[in-house]
Amino acid sequence: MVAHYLEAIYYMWSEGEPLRSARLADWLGVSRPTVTVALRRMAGYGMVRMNRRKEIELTASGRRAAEAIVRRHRIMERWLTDGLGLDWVTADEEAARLEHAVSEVVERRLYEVLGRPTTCPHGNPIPGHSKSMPNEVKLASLKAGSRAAVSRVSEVAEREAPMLLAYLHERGLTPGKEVGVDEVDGVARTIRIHAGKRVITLSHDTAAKLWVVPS
Amino acid sequence: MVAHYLEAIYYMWSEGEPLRSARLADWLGVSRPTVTVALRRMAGYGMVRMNRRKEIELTASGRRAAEAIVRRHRIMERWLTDGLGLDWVTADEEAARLEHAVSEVVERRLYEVLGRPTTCPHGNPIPGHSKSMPNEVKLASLKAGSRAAVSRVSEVAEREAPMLLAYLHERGLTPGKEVGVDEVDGVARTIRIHAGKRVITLSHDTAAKLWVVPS
DNA sequence: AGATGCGATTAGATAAGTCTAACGCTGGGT
DNA sequence: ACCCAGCGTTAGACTTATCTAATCGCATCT
Repeated sequence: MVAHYLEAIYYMWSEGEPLRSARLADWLGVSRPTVTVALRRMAGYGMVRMNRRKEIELTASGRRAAEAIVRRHRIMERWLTDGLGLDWVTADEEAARLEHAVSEVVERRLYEVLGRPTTCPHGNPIPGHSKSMPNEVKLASLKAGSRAAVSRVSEVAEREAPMLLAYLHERGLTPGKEVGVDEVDGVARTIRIHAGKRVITLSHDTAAKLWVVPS
Repeated sequence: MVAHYLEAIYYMWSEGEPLRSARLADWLGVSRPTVTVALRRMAGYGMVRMNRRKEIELTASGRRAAEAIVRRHRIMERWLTDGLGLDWVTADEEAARLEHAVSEVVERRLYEVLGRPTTCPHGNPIPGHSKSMPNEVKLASLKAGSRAAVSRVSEVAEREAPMLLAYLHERGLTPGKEVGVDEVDGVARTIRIHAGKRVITLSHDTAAKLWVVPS
């Protein structure tokens, strides 16, 4: 369905990756021909466009539609965690279904009732209500000895490694948490950090999903 | 989709009407052949069965599935009205979409957070949590001079005449309200009642959608 | 330059869910 | 006893969304 494609495109675009149809197929778990026909349909609706390098671009209307879906996803996540007390992983799964059933009316009322949150539980900005911090960098890019505050857990993590969300939550690596980098191992491709008294070793890949603001 | 059919069958069955495929087609707004093939599929899944009179019956598993949907619909309606402050009509429309995106986990948590409500905003019982009052009758069946308390507005009203929900809500004909029957006009097929100081004349059809408990 | 390989597309099939047009059964009223 | 209206089904078609298998195109590595 169009909404799923738009959402995936938005997430991948947010990560700054080059947007090729094969990546989109992987993300959505469908075959490449399926993506080809879907994109053709969506191009007909004027929601996406493809440049000569076959990269996918959202049109203005496509971006607006994608933002509405992501906004609803993140608002629902807030409700599911703050209002109903669900954990991060469950909240994300549930929001993925609910986001397509939420109208503008409900979205707006819920947003108000929740007290106008600016981010989802993992710190990702709610489109139209806030933007990501301009000075945030990937935890993976920090050098040993530096300190930073966790700002958000990339949406990519939720798709590629749902376990990671639970893992980070359990270890207290939530938005706002102060961390310090103890050691960066370029050979094993790991990074050792501490958060409070806890010492945690993450792979480079994992650390690339965590955005932080250096302090 | 199967869920829509199950839900419609459940509502029609709740009204005690004979359940023929043509009625279901009207209710869902699809053609009769469409219903034929859908029922065949659903029979294959073991959710419905048809007796020799071609009447539709839910199997045990079909009824369980239908109740889950209706339960979610009514719990969502409660949230949308009580939690978000939406009006009856909007809440019903929104719940019709949301009910299909709500999982058992969210349903249960929300039910608790709402304080275990027993009915939807119009008084219809939430399957699995309450049953309709055994002594309730249609307002249309009352005689002049009798008194009763509104117990619920039939779900049928929401499909056949969404306006009616707003109409009744505006006039204060909400569950719990005490009414008295002033006059029954068998020729014009109307019934005149009063609720507090308000005098309201309803058609026989409309009064058949309002269930009351005589007092 | 040629080979390799990845990405994208074409071709053809399947399944769900819908439609219209036409046909067939059956019960109830005359 | 008959006949018709309403109900249900058959037949055939369309759309969306998916698949596999095969082919095309292009950049890069050797």
